[in-house]
Amino acid sequence: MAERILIVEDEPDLVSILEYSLTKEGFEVAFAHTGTEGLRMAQTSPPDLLLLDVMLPDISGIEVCKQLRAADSSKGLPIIMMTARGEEVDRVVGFEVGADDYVVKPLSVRELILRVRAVLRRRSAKPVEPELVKFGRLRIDQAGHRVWVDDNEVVFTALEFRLLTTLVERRGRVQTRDTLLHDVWGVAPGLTTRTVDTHVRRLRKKLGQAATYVQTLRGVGYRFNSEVPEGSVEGELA
Amino acid sequence: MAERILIVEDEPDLVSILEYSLTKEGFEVAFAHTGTEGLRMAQTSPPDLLLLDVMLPDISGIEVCKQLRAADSSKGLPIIMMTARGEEVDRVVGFEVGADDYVVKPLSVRELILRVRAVLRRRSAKPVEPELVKFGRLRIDQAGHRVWVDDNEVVFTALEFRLLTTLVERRGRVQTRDTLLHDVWGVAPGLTTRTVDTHVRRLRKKLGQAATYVQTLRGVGYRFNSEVPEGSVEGELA
DNA sequence: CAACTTGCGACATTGTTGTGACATGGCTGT
DNA sequence: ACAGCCATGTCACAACAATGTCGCAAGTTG
Repeated sequence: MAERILIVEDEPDLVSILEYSLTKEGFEVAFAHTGTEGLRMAQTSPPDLLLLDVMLPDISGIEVCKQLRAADSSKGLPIIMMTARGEEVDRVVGFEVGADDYVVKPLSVRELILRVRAVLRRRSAKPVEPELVKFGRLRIDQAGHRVWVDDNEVVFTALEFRLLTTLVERRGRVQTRDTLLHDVWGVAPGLTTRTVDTHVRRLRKKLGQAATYVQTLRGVGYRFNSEVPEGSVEGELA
Repeated sequence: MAERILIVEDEPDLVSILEYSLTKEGFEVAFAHTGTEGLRMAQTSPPDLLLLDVMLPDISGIEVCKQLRAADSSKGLPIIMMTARGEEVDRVVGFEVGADDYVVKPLSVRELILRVRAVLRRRSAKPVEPELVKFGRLRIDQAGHRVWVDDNEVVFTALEFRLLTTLVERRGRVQTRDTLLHDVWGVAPGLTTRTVDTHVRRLRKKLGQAATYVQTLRGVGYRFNSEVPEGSVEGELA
């Protein structure tokens, strides 16, 4: 499965160069043209890697990076920053900002790709899973295997928990029944049972108020949607 | 005041690179070339941080790390492991081995320094596990190998005590049977015996009233939960 | 040798999970 | 607009798997 890269860059020329190069290398790319948009996309549909320009029309890439590092759910996201000058590099990759790597503009595509690969490789070996994930009224403790909805603990069975975390990890992306059957149940796809539906139902039932996060896409599959418009706003970012 | 780093590495080239780089960054460095030597030096003259190669001529870095973690005096020592492959990383930074971080060889000096700084910063803020732990009606004296429930001393066998402290140290986090088998019994996981269950049972029996702290998570493992509500039973949903 | 510890098999018990039957509701082509 | 179809929701239950429980025998210690 192709790795997903989110590019946050406002300069159209550079955007098309990046799109072309990275797509050619087999990556799947998405774009944001402002810092705010990038921030939102990175949270709601986390990519495998974020390519982030420092200079953006609204909030700076540095700020974007800091905010992502501050939130539990995006703490482990691999980030490569693009900067025009070599000066700020220390800050950027240092702990103040916390990018994984950087490239200097004007950039060499070949080098960029090498660095992308390197960062992905490094990260893939590392437990990326944050211990604690929060979404609005939902709170998940991976290590402790616990879930809260509006601060009330809800007990899930092992399977339910796996299904939930799988959906949450891939939030914003639709998961087909086959995908879920494979990744959660570990069985070959192609079955036509009510297994997935039944368990989604159990999830929803236990989730109570938070059930709206789990959406059905008729004819496609299920999706965990963290930007439910339900009046209340995301508690994540200030 | 310069922070002291002990480097355990047998490859001379790498040693000189590390010496050069870390010294330049203002650290004070010491070296050991074998696992045994490193172990001894770490115990007799504890550095602020240990940089430990996995592959060593005598005992493996993993073993060194485990032994340091097992001893009370070196339990809190910050350790960064250097490994040639990304594979073992999970074990290395996981509870089994317990390194604070790792770097993959061939290593980027820049990255290494960042990680060293990060680990040092993280550790400096963190107090070490106290010898005496108390939870509600439970009191454990690590050093004295004694346990009290409601002020009545309960005698545990060596194995039981080890199981209990392992669970307590990792309180709040689920421990799978395999994890426990490995960390408490030191055997390879994958067995299907009633060993763990039996001993959990013995624990619970001896714990009496405090048995509620040890929770079973069906399909996952066991968890020591320190936030059990006293009188009331686990009230799932109000 | 006696007391104790420990691992494991056998069986009991309990919670979890898959499944088929049926209900419901949205989509499509006419 | 309508009928029919197909995807999904819902439910109850039996099979199954995980865990609790117990006792015994082998190993250990002093």
